[in-house]
Amino acid sequence: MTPTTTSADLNLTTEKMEKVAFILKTTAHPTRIAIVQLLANQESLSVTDISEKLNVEQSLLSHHLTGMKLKGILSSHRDGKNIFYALKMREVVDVIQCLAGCTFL
Amino acid sequence: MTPTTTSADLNLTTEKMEKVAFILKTTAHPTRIAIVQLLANQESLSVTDISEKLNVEQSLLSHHLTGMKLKGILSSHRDGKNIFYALKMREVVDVIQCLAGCTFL
DNA sequence: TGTATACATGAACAAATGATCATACATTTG
DNA sequence: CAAATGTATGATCATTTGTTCATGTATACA
Repeated sequence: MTPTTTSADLNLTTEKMEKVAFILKTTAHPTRIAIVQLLANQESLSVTDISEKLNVEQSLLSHHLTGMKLKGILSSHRDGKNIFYALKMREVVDVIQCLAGCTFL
Repeated sequence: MTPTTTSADLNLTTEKMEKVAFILKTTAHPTRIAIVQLLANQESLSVTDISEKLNVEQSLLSHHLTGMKLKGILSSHRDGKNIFYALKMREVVDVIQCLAGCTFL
């Protein structure tokens, strides 16, 4: 019998909890949530694209992006002068969706 | 046509993103994730119960608990000498489940 | 009423995070 | 190769978060 993920009864190891916390922490910021949203729909975007769409200054955005990449949430590749970021860990979209669905928020 | 939540195409307002970030931040800590796990299965537990199960010192745990209550994730009621905490925002369970399901974590 | 038990609270401090600024690096184009 | 464009990086500072310790408060019980 495979351990089906029905509803409750979640039993995580300490290590797993730390990893989950790590990802949550990396996602827990309005700008970073906005980044995930953009990349949930756009496949890949350059830093300038994102900077313009979100109205966030280049340097600050870069810090967010490189951090998210480092932590495994995003990936990136260069094309000419531009660097394009894409969503690597698509699960974070569901996480955000889930909370965004809360009526009381 | 109601705005069905199919898969992608999430469009959150700035305010909503801030609220989501707020909840994520409040959840993003190993001890707090462990608390949510316990209360996902137990309906309600006293501070001492939780303290013993998680092996976290009383004062520190209290800070976590009151914070989570303040932010709407938990609720509490007194029964005699004990104060029992319960999960109020059950959505956070799904959020944790979702990430915990990632094979690469 | 005094004492023990169960929790909360506030001060204090270290560590992590977020933002800004200046500057460095890479690529294209003239 | 020089200048322009696009992005990264490192220093610095303010703010937030996590932890500890000491102490306060509420309830029960002798």
